[in-house]
Amino acid sequence: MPLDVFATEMLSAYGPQGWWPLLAHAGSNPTSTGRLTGYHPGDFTFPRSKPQLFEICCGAILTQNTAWTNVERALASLAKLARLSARGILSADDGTLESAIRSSGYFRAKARKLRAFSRFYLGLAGRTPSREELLGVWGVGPETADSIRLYAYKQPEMVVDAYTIRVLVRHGYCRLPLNYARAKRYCEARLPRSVQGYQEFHALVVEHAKRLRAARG
DNA sequence: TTCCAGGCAATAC
DNA sequence: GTATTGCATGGA
Repeated sequence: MPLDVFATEMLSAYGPQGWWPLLAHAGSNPTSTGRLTGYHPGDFTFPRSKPQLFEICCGAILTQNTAWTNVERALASLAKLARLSARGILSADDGTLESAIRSSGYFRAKARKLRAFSRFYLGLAGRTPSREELLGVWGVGPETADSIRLYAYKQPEMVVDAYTIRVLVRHGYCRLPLNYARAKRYCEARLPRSVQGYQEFHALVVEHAKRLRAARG
């Protein structure tokens, strides 16, 4: 079936995914009990503030090759230390920053990446960065740049990840070897150019791939 | 215990 | 351009 139909079917099967997850924010999950449940299905109004925008950027870096549950802990730890901001990260000493994000893995490299991004972010002075600018930041590759563009800055930028590649190949849309640029072009050429559509598609692909894996064991 | 998770940079061809 | 390796935690 065409890719846009596949997207519609995933939406029917799994429902809206509510990406990008954010730490508990005012008015959300009032009955939440301890676990961080920052998804907001069907609500595309986030981020609603600069701190939330910056949190998404940090999450995009921290989740590189890492399970989101480990990232949640790191973000919550940074927030608790009042370090989940560009100035907070840049003014923290190495030990503080590294121990705060320890749970997200590769913590020394990621601490360096958060600092590099924070410097870049302050230099933007609120402006939306281009994809090329983001790719010029140490520690920001194609997926991280696109995630930041799509979810933090709401630019119509398709995000591809390991799951997307697997799903496109498994369902016969593409053949290996399938690199990032080709997968991105393939999807963008077949889906309506829309921020909400791109956000939902990427999140649904991840959900779909996780279910496939679970079903296979 | 092994395998994997919402990558990226450095290096070597 | 493609292939390989180091980076590191926590859950299944």
